[in-house]
Amino acid sequence: MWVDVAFNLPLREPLTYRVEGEVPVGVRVRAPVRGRVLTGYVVGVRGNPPSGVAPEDLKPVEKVLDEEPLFDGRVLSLAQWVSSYYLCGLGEALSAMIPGGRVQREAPVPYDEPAAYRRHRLSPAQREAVEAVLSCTHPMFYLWGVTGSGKTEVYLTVAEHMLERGKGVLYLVPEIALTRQVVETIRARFGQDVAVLHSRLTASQRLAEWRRIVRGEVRFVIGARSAVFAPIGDLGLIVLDEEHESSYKSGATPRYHARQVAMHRARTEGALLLMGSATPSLEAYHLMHTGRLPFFHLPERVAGGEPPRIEIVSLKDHPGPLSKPLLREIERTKKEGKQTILFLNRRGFAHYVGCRACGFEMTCRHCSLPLTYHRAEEVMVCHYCGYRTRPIDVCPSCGSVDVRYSGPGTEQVEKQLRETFPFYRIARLDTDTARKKGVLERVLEEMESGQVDVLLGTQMIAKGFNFPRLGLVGVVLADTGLHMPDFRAAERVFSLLVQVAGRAGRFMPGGRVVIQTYLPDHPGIVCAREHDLRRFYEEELEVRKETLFPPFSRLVRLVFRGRDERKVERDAGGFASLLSADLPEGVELLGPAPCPMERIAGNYRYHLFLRSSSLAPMHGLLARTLPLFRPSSGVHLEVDVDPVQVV
DNA sequence: AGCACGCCGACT
DNA sequence: GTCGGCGTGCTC
Ligand SMILES: [Zn+2]
Ligand SMILES: [Zn+2]
Repeated sequence: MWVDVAFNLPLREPLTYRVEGEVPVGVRVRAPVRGRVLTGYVVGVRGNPPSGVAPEDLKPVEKVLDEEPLFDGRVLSLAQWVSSYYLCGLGEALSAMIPGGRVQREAPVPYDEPAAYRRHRLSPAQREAVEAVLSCTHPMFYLWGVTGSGKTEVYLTVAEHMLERGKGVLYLVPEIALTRQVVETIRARFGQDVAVLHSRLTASQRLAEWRRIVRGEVRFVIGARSAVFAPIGDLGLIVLDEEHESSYKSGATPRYHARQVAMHRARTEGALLLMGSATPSLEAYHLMHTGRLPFFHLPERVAGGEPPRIEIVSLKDHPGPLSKPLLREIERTKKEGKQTILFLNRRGFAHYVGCRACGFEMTCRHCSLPLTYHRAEEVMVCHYCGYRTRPIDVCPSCGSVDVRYSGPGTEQVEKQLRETFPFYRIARLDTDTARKKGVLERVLEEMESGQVDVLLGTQMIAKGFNFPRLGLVGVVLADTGLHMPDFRAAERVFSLLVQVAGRAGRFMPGGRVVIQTYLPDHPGIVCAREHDLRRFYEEELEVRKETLFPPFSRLVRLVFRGRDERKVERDAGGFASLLSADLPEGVELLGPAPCPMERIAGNYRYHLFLRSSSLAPMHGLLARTLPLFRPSSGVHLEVDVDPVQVV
């Protein structure tokens, strides 16, 4: 017989091979492609050789790797949908979906929150929510509720109902939230018939979990982004917790978004997609408020508690890194016998090193980005490519000694803290300090038992506020990212602040939140202080409407990158003219232009955008033009449908 | 993606 | 005269 095999290559069509005996669709095989032997997926079997290729040209499969198929027709048609929606090869789609098809990057280790989850009786609001979800006839439903409003209990109760009806359940959480605690909670409630698809498992462990799902041994799957492809049969429910999280978007081809894939699965497999967040994405909010997404608002915390008082401190009036008002709050908190958490999403000492006399800036030699000064190691580091070089105290351009180190990072804030409060116990958690195994756990333990007065950290500590003596949360700089030409920057800042305030309110009743910023009038910051979500969403929607960005349009981003800037620019321009020659009605072509981060790790980057009110004409255009275009040697083209990252 | 083929510039 | 760059085609 003959088999059609899809490889992890940007090929349009599968290749056909000869094979001895019966081989089913869904197994992996090793087969020769142009001299080298690659692993591919059998996506079709045939009794006769295909027409168009001479039968004697068909090579034999070298080895059949699986006895049992890894996927069925349903998974295959999902792969076909991914390949046409995200414009990649079928084999590339399958490789992203099935464990072992890709070398996955080690994910950051999330830590467990100490407090165990206990099963509660449903509050009246939760009961109402469950009923609304279960009576929903639409394929999607949104649960909008602050941290601590009991969304998890609603998800799990709905899941229970689905399992009782014999339906499969897929439970998606952001990678960072996939803690042992969460998994144990689920296992405690649903028994051992739960599969976990973790990116920190080894490839073979993940494949073993995948096989258990294929065989129908488990009916409940929990996992992060890529678990959205889990081959659960008779799917009844997909939970997408923290819907707004950008980690649901893949950073490699195919650049799929778990929310988009989940929507497609819900529609085609007759399941319900239940999303939830305290801060819905603007896309979700827009759908809800135009009647296209039924939702339920969980209005308050199950355990009661007031939202925390939020104070905004302008760094223009009160110089930092830690302003006088914030330092006073830290001191007061300590005097009350309580603890402080400080956030700053920048590690290192200074993020900008430059000359005051001539304006020279110390940038990476491989990237168009400033280098960060790391004081402990006495070195300048590029956070994008890892390039390291020696710090300067004399300007290499003009010889002046007036060299300025600005843009404080966690190292510098730690220094200021220790100088201001020499007797406080201060701990810092960022990738630099937590690199050593066990440090993270130890520091969090010390924090919990009250041996730390001030905990300073990056994103790493954003999820955990569950410390009994916590009295103050400080955001050292709220405006990170707001200077970038990124239409989602405001949304991200707002979302982060509301999430921080929400967790502070949940775990720190009567506590205080201080937000430092250079932009005290920024709507994202003002609305977060006022707890006025509606106003932020409405104002931001107005901005998106005027500028015609999502949710008022759909985007496709095309990024060209390579070492030779002239070739990159030429290819971007060449493809742009190919597109504009065939541009359908209602599709706009923006660019080409250098990306805001125009050089990373030695690669120059240019991008162009297609914009339209719907994806269909852009899909059509790209399906026609991409096969006609081939980047020059040394230039790579990446297609990003519904981009999240635009710099 | 990666690898072979083949065509033109510059270097022993 | 050849070496090697890269644009082009193709992979069962
Ligand atoms: Zn760099
Ligand atoms: Zn200078």
